[in-house]
Amino acid sequence: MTVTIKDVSKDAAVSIKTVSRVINNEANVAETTKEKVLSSVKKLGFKPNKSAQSLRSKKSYMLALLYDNPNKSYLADVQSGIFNACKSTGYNLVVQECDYKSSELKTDIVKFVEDFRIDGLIVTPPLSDMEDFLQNLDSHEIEYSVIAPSTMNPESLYVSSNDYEAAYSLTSEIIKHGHKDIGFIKGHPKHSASHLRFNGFIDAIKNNGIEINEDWVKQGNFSFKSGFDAGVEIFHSEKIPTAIFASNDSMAAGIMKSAQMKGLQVPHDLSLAGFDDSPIAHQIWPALTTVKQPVEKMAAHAAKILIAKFDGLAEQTKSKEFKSELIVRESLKTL
Amino acid sequence: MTVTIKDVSKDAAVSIKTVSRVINNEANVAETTKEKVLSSVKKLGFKPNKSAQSLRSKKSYMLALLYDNPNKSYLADVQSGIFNACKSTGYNLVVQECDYKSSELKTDIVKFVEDFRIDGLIVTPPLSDMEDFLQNLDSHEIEYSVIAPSTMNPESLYVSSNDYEAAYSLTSEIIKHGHKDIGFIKGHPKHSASHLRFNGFIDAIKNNGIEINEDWVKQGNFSFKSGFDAGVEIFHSEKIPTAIFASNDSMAAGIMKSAQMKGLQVPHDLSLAGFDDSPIAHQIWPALTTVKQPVEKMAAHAAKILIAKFDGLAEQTKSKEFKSELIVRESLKTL
DNA sequence: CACCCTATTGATATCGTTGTCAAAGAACAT
DNA sequence: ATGTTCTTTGACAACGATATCAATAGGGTG
Repeated sequence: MTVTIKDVSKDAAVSIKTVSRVINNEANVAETTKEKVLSSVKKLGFKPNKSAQSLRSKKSYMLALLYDNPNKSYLADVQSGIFNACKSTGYNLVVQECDYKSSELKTDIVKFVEDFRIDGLIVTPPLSDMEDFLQNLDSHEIEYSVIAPSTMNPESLYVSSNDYEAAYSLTSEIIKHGHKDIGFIKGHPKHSASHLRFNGFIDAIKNNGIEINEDWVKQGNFSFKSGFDAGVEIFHSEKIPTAIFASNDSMAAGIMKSAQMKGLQVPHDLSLAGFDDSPIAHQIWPALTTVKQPVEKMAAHAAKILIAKFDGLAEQTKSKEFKSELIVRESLKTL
Repeated sequence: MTVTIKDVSKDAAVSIKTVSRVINNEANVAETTKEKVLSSVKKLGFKPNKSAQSLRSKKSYMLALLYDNPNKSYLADVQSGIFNACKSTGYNLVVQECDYKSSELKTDIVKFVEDFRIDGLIVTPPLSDMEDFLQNLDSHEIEYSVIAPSTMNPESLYVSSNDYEAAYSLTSEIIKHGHKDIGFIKGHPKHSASHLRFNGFIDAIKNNGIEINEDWVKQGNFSFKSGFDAGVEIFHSEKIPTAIFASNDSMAAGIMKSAQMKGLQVPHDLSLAGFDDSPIAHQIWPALTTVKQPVEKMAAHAAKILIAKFDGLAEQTKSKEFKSELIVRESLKTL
């Protein structure tokens, strides 16, 4: 038998409503009553029935994670972060895979939210870069929190990371190692992170008085294959760079593969740097110099501020920028 | 305004209960009535309120995925499979990370299921290997479906793969390439898959009249590091094998790193094979020869049979073994 | 002491479904 | 024509919480 509020109210000799007040932390309950109720709750092991709460209060206590990201380790980290933030808040997490290229994406998601009465969404790249998608959520009054948005609207809930600064300092690090001939592989053009990373790179290059060789700057899309292809092209050139900075680790791994196939040893013949510190970064040899974003913490914060907003805790509902960490490993050689 | 059953019943000029019958596909509704109701449902865009259904019928329409697996790509694949199976069934997916070593695991999970009124669990390795954990679920009458169980109880719901046969045929493939000096890295001793893979290896070796060199058989735990460590040990030996079969790709990648650090070229000096076809298998160079399990399909089936059981579809509630596929890539050299 | 104000509490309606059970009508056998 | 069974339908209660609003008690004020 499951324990209901009614059982608790009998045990504590108060009304049902008073029990409800206590478990919802409402104001204006006498301290003694509160204690009485709480001890009964504990004694009977009472847990509010989510369906009933949800039905009456029109809240589902469910957050949904929206994703369309081929990077499985990123997804797992995001999920894990949200999971931890949800713990002991009464909210839980539903995951929703989607296709960012689908023409029905907007209506599908609105339908999904309405069908399941989802309280709020957590939006990850590349969906977080789609302004019209987010605007559509706004116009349907759907609450959401964005991870890595392209524009940081102070009204909205988001978490971001300092991609520009991180790319700038990683580039500076490469330069400090004595490199002047540096290639760059851009990320997916639809991700705002791609541009931030590229801009950080360019500015560091310029501020150090170094010339860019356009032949060494290739467009990728964050996939291993795009890195590989970019590598093949670069190594076809007459002169090859001494170092390449790829906008993420998968592409750096692709570069490494194409280098090895060409007989080039990393870091002896070519230095390499990636971004993200995904598992692959230390599962290849030599391990990649890269930038680690606190993905789990970012995701946790995204969930936390969303929940705080639902609970009316304005002071905790603060968007935030997280700092990345430079991780120097063997793939970078000092010239 | 959301549309309720009441609105539909008015529109179709029938009772609320009749609408309920139609949307739940109950028997004994006249065909004409049914059509009338369905057209009203469509016209008004009615969607049953999950919370109300759940409250009244004591079902939550939620499945939970239980995992404690460091393999992020495996998790993502499982999740994606379940997700697809849930689509258009009215069920949705909640993910629950847990710690298989925790002493409170059993009670925590029972509590979780009761708190959220979860209808059923999908259990993944290594939890699926914990007999006492599964028995505890049984004794609490919690429904579940197991991916890769250690014992295949015909009463229970599970999906398995032919790990033994796959390891046998991968080993045969290595032998066909001319190798006789073959090492093996075992997986985590608590995973039943580890033993199946090892047994498949051993039997193929024996049936081909080859001797096992115990120095080349190392205990790993599926992690990159354990593969790396095993490699370091093996390459310390006086004589090294010409090929190594690692029980998963991460460990094979670890071996490869240790080989490269020792100056050994794969596959020139050492052939290598993994298992799982995880992303890393083709993100390193040379790409790994490995075995691909249809993880997504398996997970989808696990969800499907669980849902079929809830819906009383006995004929669709069938446990199943899935076949793996051998993928031969560059890491295997013909002697 | 009468008055008002605030803090605390409870009775009852309500959320949107499904479950129970009885009633009405159709079909068939006697 | 009558009784029996089966199909179809609907009225109403119930699930377990929260919302509304009224009732009561205690405290301060003039």
